[in-house]
Amino acid sequence: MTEHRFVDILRGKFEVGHTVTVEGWVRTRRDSKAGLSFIHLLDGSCFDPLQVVVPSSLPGYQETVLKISTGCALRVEGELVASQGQGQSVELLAKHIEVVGWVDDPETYPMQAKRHTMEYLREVAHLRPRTNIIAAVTRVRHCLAQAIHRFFHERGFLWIHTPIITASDAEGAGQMFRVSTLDLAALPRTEQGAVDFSRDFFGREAHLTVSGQLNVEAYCLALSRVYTFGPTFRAENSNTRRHLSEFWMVEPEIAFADLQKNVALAESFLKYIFAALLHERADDLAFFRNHVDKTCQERLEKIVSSSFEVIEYGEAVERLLASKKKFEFPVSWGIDLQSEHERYLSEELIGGPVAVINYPKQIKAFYMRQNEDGRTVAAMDILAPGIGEIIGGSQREERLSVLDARLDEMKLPKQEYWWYRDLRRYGTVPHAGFGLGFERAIQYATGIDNIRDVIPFPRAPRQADF
RNA sequence: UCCCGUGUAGCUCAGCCGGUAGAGCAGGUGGCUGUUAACCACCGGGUCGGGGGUUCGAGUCCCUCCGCGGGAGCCA
Repeated sequence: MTEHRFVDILRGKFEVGHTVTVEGWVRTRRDSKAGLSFIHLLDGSCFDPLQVVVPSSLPGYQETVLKISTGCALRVEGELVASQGQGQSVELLAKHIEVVGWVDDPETYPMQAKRHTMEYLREVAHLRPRTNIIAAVTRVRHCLAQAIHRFFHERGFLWIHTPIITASDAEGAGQMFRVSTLDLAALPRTEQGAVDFSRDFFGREAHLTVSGQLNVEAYCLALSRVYTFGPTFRAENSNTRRHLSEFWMVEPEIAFADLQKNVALAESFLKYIFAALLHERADDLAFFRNHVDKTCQERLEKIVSSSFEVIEYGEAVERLLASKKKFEFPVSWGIDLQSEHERYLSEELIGGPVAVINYPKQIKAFYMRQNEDGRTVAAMDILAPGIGEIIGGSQREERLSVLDARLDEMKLPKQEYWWYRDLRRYGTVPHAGFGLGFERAIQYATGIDNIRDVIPFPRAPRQADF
């Protein structure tokens, strides 16, 4: 592994005249019979390639250099020189080239130095990180992940590794994947003929988690400021550009806090991570701005620079009605806002990010705190121009009697929630939190249409080949 | 899961009213050039997603299955 990374070379960390050794993969080779070959090499450390100039006088030029094709892995030792051409300030004048890995058959190498469709790239997910777009997404993803951890760490939040496997099937957020070691061809049965899960690995039914929230609440009510950031699973047969079967979610939870503090946290959180991205990945964002979505950068700048408005759900409904705008789904108090409503609110009526709070309780989850009016809960959705809902959260119901009444009302099995209810019996406090779909945040930041292109190896119905 | 669309060369696509296939890029060879997705010429490359049907004849029409994409629902 070389210490001479392209990001450092191209930023001028090493002076012209220095001898460096670089390692990377070939994007293109162009030959000049005037006695030169140009090789664009990528090492992933930044968006731009390093141009390697190979004089035909280099030993092995005919037999080796002229056979180098897109995708070959090279180690090149040479001298940094000022570029005589356009497009780069420095380039590497090769003194020695070693082909570390050849491409078997250049004609059928799946990654050509040209534009591919995103659909095709998904079929070669093991090679697509060699493209500009997926490499850029990967760096953006990393940058945002680091910024998320940094944001919370700087504010004294503890990262809680909530379990991936959950014994509860009552989290109520969609279809779950079953975790089992039972022999599917010979399932143990109870006397009544049902599958006998007491003989399964955990002695009961188990699934992959659909949310870390319930578990993280337990840690919140001891350590005050906590968050989860990890994979989450949904077995819904939904085939859209916004859904994955396996995705990552960020879920902070704060104790001694109400909905207002939750909104404030969400606002500073989004501003922090997007500011970090604007600052650290200007090269990749420029690519997305120029080739994917003209508006993605200004969207981020808008979030960072504008203060979030907060409006009541009831007021949002009234303003939507007063707008006289024709929606596909008509608006009335009690409906869940559709994506078209959310976007109209933030884009037209507010003209910026907005937190809509206090939704009707019948369209929200059981754990959300009931308001004094008896018909709304302390929920919040952060709506952003260009995408709609980017964050959803709530103040949690901390009063056991109210929580129990809600569980009964929604016909949920109270005994399944015994430990969650315990938290309300032993030193309960007002607390709140929210969830951010990590991939959706990346989509928002990059303008990439399909969520399958912002995660390294997407899992979706009938899609787990890699 | 439902609705719509789509599947032709390694990739991106064209292929009319049914008459057994074409371009650009990629690859090979040669030419040319401090080149930037280089350019020019030539060459090789296809079981037209699978199965069935109609027809003298199907890439083309019909049925069916599969894959993929978009939308809806569900949601993050």
